[in-house]
Amino acid sequence: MAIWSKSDISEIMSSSMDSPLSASYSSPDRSMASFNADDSIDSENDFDLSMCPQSTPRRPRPRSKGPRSRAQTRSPTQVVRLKRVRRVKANDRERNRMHHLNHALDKLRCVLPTVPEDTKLTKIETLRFAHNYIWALSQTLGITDVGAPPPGTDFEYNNNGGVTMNMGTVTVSIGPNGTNAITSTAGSLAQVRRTQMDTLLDSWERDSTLSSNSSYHEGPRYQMASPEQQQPHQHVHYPEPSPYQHCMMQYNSSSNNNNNNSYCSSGYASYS
DNA sequence: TAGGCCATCTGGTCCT
DNA sequence: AGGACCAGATGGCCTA
Repeated sequence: MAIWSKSDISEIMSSSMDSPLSASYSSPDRSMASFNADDSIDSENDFDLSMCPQSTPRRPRPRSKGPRSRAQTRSPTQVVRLKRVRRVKANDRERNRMHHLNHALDKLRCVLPTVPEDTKLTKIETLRFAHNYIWALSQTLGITDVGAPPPGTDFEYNNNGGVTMNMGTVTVSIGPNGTNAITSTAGSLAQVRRTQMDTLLDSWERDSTLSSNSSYHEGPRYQMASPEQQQPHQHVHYPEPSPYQHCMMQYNSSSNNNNNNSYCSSGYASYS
């Protein structure tokens, strides 16, 4: 399985934002300011959410009226104290709930083909990329009718049964035997993402040292084109072990060594 | 310094 | 009553 850099993934996602794959969150009556940025994307996205199973909206429930006997027997001080205790407990539960959600997101990151260290997909990137990745894999396997390719995507089956998608400046090839690759018109991409690429190069240098005798190593694993060197495509192939294996090794190791829910990706503190 | 991302707190709603 | 879920608000951190 290939290791895809965050910049490649960002490119893929940005070039497929208006695809049916980038199913965006939508709620019937929401007015969330924090999602405005995504709303602009959604407005360009005609993906039909009715195609997806959704939970039925909660309907208002008639409130029972009348005094509650126990509350009446408490003094105002006791009520305030009780409310405070409940709030603290609720905060604790909410914190825990979000930790579990983040833990699940981290496990999802683990199975996505990206660099496990130094780069970390954001939450929204993780969800969007997972969606697109599943779509691509499904196409590769031909196990399900996942609909048309993303608009603007040049999609075709390879001779070997894999799938190649041209999305913007990035071509994603997913082979049936695990030989994935990203081909990028790396000039603009590399320039925009130079900082991240430099970081990745450092990590690859370390990996090369550690796995220099790997049979999967096929020459230079990364080439970044200068503007004057820019070629139509810069091929990027990555060796095994896959990030999934790498991540799961970390995950299993931490799970065995500790009796807590350690995150398998770096960046945030673990919790118990 | 602005903007993005995140964790956390909070109050409301629904469910058991 | 209490827990789960949700979304808004807020402040911290990081990066361009």
